[in-house]
Amino acid sequence: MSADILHVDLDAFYASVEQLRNPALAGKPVIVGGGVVLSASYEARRFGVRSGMPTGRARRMCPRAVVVSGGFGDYGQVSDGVFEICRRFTPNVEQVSIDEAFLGVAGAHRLFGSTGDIAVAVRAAVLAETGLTLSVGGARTKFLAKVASQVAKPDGVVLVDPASELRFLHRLPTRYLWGAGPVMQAKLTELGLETIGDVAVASLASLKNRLGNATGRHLHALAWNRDPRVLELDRRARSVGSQSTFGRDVTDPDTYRRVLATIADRVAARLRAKHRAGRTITVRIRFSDFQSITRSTTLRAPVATTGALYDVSCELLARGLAVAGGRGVRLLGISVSGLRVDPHVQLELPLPGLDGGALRRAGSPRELERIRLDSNIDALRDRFGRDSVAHASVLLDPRRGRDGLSELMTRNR
DNA sequence: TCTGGGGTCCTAGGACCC
DNA sequence: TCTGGGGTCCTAGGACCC
Repeated sequence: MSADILHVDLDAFYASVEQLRNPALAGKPVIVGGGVVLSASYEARRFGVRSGMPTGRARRMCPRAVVVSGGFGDYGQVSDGVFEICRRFTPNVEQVSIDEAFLGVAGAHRLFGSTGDIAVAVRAAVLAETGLTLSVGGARTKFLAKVASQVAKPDGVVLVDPASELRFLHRLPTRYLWGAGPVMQAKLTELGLETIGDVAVASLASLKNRLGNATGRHLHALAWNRDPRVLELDRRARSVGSQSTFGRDVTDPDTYRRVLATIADRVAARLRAKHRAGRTITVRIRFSDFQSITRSTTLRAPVATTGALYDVSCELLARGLAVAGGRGVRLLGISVSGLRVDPHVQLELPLPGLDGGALRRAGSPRELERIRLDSNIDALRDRFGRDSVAHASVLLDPRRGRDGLSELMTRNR
């Protein structure tokens, strides 16, 4: 087998996009983030800034950094453009996240040359057409291709020849083991294992004993570059969820319900947009001491309406709050899994009597959040058939506040 | 220093069925 | 009257990734 898998990974993606958009940021430390760092330019990383770090701490480490709040950019579109370029070289593209993908290039050699030629050509095309730099790793397995792209960062290429892959892999520290995070790293350290080579020669029994059966076996196999995973070209989401963190402790039931309604609506709308409905509903609660719990239930039939999701979530929330013990709530989330295709008609109805001015007059941003609820559903059913319309969308009149919400909820049932 | 939001996968125990 | 084992589904928690 030859090294026919490429892993392509955009360097400091969000930060790079911001630097491209605003040339004044080029060459400067840039941090994209809200509460935590989502992406840091390499100029900022030199000061120790890392993604996931609280933004406040990052600012202290790198006071000159420009902090941009993320989420407003067209990151998704930029990313789509990059992977479209990749598809010109091979149709076998498995997008893993917004900034990385695996490319299967076994069938592309006649047109585009060796794996190395393809890596170079992809990088050149992406740079020329988007201005973004990309690191590329090439190897025989997905795992090793991923490791190679991490070694290549930033802005490089590393190809691992099948004949020398263990020599390459075994000298690397264990933090390159994809799938072993902070908890596993600590356990590996306790076992005295510092490099991937150490893990490879460690006894399987001791790894299983310390890390658990599955994880022990998995990491041991990876250390020998045994990775049977193949490219998955048609991945479908297994769950859809949304969550929201409060900047403060919340103990007031009205706020819970309002936030839960907003989240339920967001999740339901995204389910409908994907033509999916789900049976298992999970509510996540994080308390003021950062403990997280979940409460879940599995319904007989899948749901995708705001109203149904909201009702179930309220019950689950109540069960979860039973263990609050006086603690405030810092986060609420809803996730829906057990997804299946939902064949119902999907419609977005126009705003009922609300123009932009009315929305502005409505005041607080919270009230402006869209609350989509079933309405006029009987009219839709007349038109499309009783069984083909399960949900539609309207916007809650924000001037009616919670009263309007509960009224529509009732009608929705 | 005080911790976002979107996900995936695994584990373990219990219920239930055959 | 007391008993087995396998399979599946559900719930809750946790590790991990970007």
